[in-house]
Amino acid sequence: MPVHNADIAAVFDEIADLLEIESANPFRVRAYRNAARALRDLNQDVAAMIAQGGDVTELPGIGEDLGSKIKEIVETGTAAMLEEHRKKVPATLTNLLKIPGLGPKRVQALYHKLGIRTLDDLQSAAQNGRVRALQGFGAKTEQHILEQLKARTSEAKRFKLAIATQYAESFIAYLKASAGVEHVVAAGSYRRAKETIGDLDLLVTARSGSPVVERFVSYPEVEEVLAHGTTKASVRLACRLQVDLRVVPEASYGAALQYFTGSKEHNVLLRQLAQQQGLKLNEYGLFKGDQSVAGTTEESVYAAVGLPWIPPELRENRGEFEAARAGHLPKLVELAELKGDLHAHTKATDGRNTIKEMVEAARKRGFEYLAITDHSRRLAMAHGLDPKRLFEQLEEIDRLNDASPGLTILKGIEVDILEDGSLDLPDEDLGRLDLVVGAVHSHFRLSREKQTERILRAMDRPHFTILAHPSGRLIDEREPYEVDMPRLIRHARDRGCALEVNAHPLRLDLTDTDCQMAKDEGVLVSINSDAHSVLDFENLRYGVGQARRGWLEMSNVLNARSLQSLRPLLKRTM
DNA sequence: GCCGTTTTCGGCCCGACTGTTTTCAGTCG
Repeated sequence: MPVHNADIAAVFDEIADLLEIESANPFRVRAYRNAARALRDLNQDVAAMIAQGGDVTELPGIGEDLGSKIKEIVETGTAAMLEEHRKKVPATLTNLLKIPGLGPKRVQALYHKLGIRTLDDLQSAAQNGRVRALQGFGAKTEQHILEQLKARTSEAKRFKLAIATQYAESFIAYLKASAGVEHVVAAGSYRRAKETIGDLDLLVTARSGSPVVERFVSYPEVEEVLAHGTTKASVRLACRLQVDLRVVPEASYGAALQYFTGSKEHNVLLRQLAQQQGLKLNEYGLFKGDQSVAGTTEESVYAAVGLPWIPPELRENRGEFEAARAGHLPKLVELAELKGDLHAHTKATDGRNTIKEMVEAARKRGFEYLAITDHSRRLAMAHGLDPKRLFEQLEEIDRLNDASPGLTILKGIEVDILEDGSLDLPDEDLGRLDLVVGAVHSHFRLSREKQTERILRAMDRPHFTILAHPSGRLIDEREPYEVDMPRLIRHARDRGCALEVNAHPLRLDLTDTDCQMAKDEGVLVSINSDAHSVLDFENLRYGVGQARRGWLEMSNVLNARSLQSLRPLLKRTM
């Protein structure tokens, strides 16, 4: 059975959990957690790397010891060390760590003093009032544990960015209307444009914290107040989204914004940098002794440690510090730089609007071009186009192009990639189009090898232009299909194809690290709405967010090209 | 357990809130 990076990361995370419960050296624990994260972020299959004689200790945070453990896990699927620790401490205890409010120390006490091993054990002990009797616990803690256990069954999921945006924007508007506040801004993963967010971090600057906090906890949508101090509070909204508030003085705005934007990994490194220069960085500013040396703006904070300002989407400790130091930070692509959209549907298949209506909406956005790419016949459910209906559509596009100067309608199709890697329409029909967007809509569960081969074969077709939603995932609803993404990316490079970042908030594939790899390989990325109605062009902002997280610049984005420079890229000669 | 332009040993980010405490540990972000 192949061992993927995520499998190795899971072993390291479990070791870290068990070590924590055993009160091991916290820095040793961190080493395992850092390694787990590094592996999850890595765009290269470690098992393959080892098979080719690569040296895993060259990866950041992987030394001799962890390197040999990686090899062991690749070969055996587990690590002897994990099995040993599972004997020392019941493995089920790691589930207790997932209860908010329970950390290693408390889990340890629950286990040693009360013999609690599982969530069920914990529930009955709490119900019987045995938890409150423990040193360091009390009635409130016990009650809290019971509530958390109950909440677990209803499961607090992460929020997709587009959903969180709706709640965030109205909450921010509400806070902005309070007296005495200056800045109100959403920081955290929201500002970094992550595809999903666990909670919403709001930062407010004001002279006095208390009135803001009071107004915050009184927001009509608040269902539960989780914490409530003078400068900081947390609430859970009726929609189950947790919102954290911090209030700082205006003079600390930049330092606080930097701090609460994260990521945690980015901030750890930034503070180390500050420390190396004899400075101390916290959410109130950058200090030399008691003297504040920066903090009113984010730029001032970065500048004081000798760095240019780093865009929030890059703050993941995935190379942004090295790039900043070398003066190589990318100039990230912006929404306004998109010149058109290369994936949109109409009433002819499963869209809700006519070509004319779609074109009008695109024109209003200032687009230079719009590709109409309805489904092909295989997708019967969506009334996919057969050659006859496709040709009728092409004639209509010719008429509309003649009649409406200013925006060029490109002739395209979203053609199904069939199970054997052939396309749902013959090459000669596809050859009449300006571009061919290929996508998988069936047989999601092929083996990794077969799925990859299938898509590679499709890319080999002479008119194939863009691979749409390359992983097929629906966030939280459908796992990506098993596919060797690095291989797809290299093949796209060799064949001159582009890959899509599908801007639909549920899709957003390519992922950020996939984008980065495409860029490194010189593969162009198309940020497409996959619009099924005139409203869906709004989603492009999320696609751009994902592309920015993937370090993409204007030059890496196919549809940031003018029509004139786009045309030759759509037609392949191979 | 990792790492090194000050280090091969001795560091490894920092502050707020809660609940339990009589001065602070644990957890969280």
